[in-house]
Amino acid sequence: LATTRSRRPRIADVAREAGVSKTAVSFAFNNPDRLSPETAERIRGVAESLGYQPHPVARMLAQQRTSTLGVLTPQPLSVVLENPFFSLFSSGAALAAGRLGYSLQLISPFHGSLARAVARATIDGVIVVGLWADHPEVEQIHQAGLPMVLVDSSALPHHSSVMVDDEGGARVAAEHLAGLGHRDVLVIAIEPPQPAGLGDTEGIVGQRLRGYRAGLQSAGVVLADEAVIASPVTIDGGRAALMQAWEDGLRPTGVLAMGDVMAIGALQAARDLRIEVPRMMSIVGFDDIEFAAYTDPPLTTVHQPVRRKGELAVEILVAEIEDEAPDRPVHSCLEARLIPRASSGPAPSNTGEVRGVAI
Amino acid sequence: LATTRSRRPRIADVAREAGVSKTAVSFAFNNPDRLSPETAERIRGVAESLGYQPHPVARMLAQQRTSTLGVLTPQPLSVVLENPFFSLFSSGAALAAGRLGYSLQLISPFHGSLARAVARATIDGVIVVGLWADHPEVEQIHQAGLPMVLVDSSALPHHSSVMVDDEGGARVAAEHLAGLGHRDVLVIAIEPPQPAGLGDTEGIVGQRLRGYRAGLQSAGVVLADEAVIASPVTIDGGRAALMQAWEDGLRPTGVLAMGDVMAIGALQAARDLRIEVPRMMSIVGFDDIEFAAYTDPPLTTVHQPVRRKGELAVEILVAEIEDEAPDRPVHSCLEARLIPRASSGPAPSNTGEVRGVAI
DNA sequence: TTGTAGGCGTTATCAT
DNA sequence: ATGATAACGCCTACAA
Repeated sequence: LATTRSRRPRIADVAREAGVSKTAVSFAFNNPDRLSPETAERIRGVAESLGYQPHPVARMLAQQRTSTLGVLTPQPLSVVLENPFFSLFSSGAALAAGRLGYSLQLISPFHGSLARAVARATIDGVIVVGLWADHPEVEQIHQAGLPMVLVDSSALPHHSSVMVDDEGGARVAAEHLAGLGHRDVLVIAIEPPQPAGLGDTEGIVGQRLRGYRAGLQSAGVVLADEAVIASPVTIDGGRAALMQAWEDGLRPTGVLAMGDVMAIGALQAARDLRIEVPRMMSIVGFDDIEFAAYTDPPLTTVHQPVRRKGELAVEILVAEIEDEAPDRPVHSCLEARLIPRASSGPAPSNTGEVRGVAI
Repeated sequence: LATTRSRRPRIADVAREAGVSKTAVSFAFNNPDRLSPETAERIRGVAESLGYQPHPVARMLAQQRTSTLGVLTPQPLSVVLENPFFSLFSSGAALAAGRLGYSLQLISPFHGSLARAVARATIDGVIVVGLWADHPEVEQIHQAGLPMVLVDSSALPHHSSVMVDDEGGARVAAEHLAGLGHRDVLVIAIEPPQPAGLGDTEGIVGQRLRGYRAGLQSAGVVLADEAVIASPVTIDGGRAALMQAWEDGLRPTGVLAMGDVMAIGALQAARDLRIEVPRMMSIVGFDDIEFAAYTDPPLTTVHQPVRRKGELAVEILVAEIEDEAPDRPVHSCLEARLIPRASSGPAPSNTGEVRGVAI
């Protein structure tokens, strides 16, 4: 017994059934004021009884807008979704988007191409996050006539952008360690997705590195090149980085990680190496993700308003979409600040240090 | 000096410029075999020089498909995106979707309505996750003719579903505690989003509760109703739950939390209450999110293949979309297993217990 | 207040 | 191998 699978009702079906024109049906949904109340009500009743819903694609085509915003990342969604930073950012973006009547579409490279992925997407504008230096494809996107906002990148100055004072935040973190007497400091940097951006001075890595250097320098400490290790933004990456440094003979008393997940990995490595934190080693993260407050010990880190970044990016983008006049780009920069918790403390004095029983 | 903002080139522009018909241009992109190689190449050249890209919305309308899958959650995106469980699930879904040539659209209630949100979305099918009991709106969605797969809910048996053996996993967790001698056990359950589903026997809460009960009962332990506390799926929720129980005079030696984030909150509450884990209290989570291995102490929990769930849901959905024959629904159930870590241990013996100095 | 007709940009059918 | 033409389903001046 096969169920009769009738095709989706169209606007014409409703019009016929209700004895009105297609226009009237359209008005009943989009412009009820232009119909007599009872007519509008009757039409909606017929529509409901037929199970009619305006076809969203046809609607987009006719209105020339999708009411959807794209969030573009250069890494695969399967990677990016497990990054708490990105989740938090998207959460903020979703909040603002919903408030403004837009939905969100997460976009990642399609068959390796950002441009192709964007071309397939039905969006009115795009937020680019986590971009490294000036990805050549991004220009291409803009030439497709899509409004665009950059997050954490000022590489393309003629586009609006939302930044955080990464350099200032990093400097405060470094000053914190230096002020506690640390002289041997290891930096766990973020590894670029595509092997570029080492001399990158615009991206967040370059900025944070500058901040770290400046903060340490203020106490006369110079950061050696071999004390900077790049790591993927994962717990295991952070752990491997500290492990590797230790095996290489480095003996830092302070660790500056460019992300909390890597700092958590470093915490784990310290535990494995039987290095007590913060007594023997201080570890400072970046971002202040939710879990940072619940590690052992709770993580000292640099807070940045990630959620707010998401909201702001959406607000700017929507303004550019809806404003007839394409104003000059907006560049906004939010503050970062140190959150001192328990993973950082005074540097161990290498004079009077007593180490367990062995001495 | 206003830049001339020329409108997006259309297929007709390319056709005119190349001196061919629109059909030929379309073939050059979608069906190159039906054109002479040189013609195809020439057309593509003209298209590129004009900056032409097929309009995705028009394309969807003509092809009657969007190559996009929806992931529907009853909670706002801003909430759901901060849930590591959901991130992990989506990550798996994104992986499978990309592999099969689909993109993903995250969908949450629009102005409070799931049905409205789905009606706005340009998708070929939908995965419903985190549903409580049988949400009335879901039936409505299906009546719109959209293929649908349910995750963690068997409430609608005529739709395909992906489940995990929640009852079995919960039972093993409870047996684990009971086997360690725990007799006073607190359960931190998941609070339903809409205040329903208390007697819900199909949802994951009902199933896990059944499993907990069965596992305890096997050791002769009965779970009292007041030892079950509902909590939102957040760290703070879990902490508040244990705090509240303590203030109410409950003195459990074992805690079974229905999610790792709540277990992490409980861990935090225990620390605040100066309860040593696992010496004085054992805590067992559920899900096995990434951070569970990095808490202090590392969390004993029930692992479920969340990522695999996402992949499987997509695979089933795509099969239903692309199969002409609407087969009978597929119900698949994955295994859950206990991961013993350091947050659980023998119950404190209330006879020989020595408590710090105070005794 | 309601209806008519044209347009949105593409793909698909069918003829040549 | 290529081209004319009709869907696809809706919105919206403009006319009545």
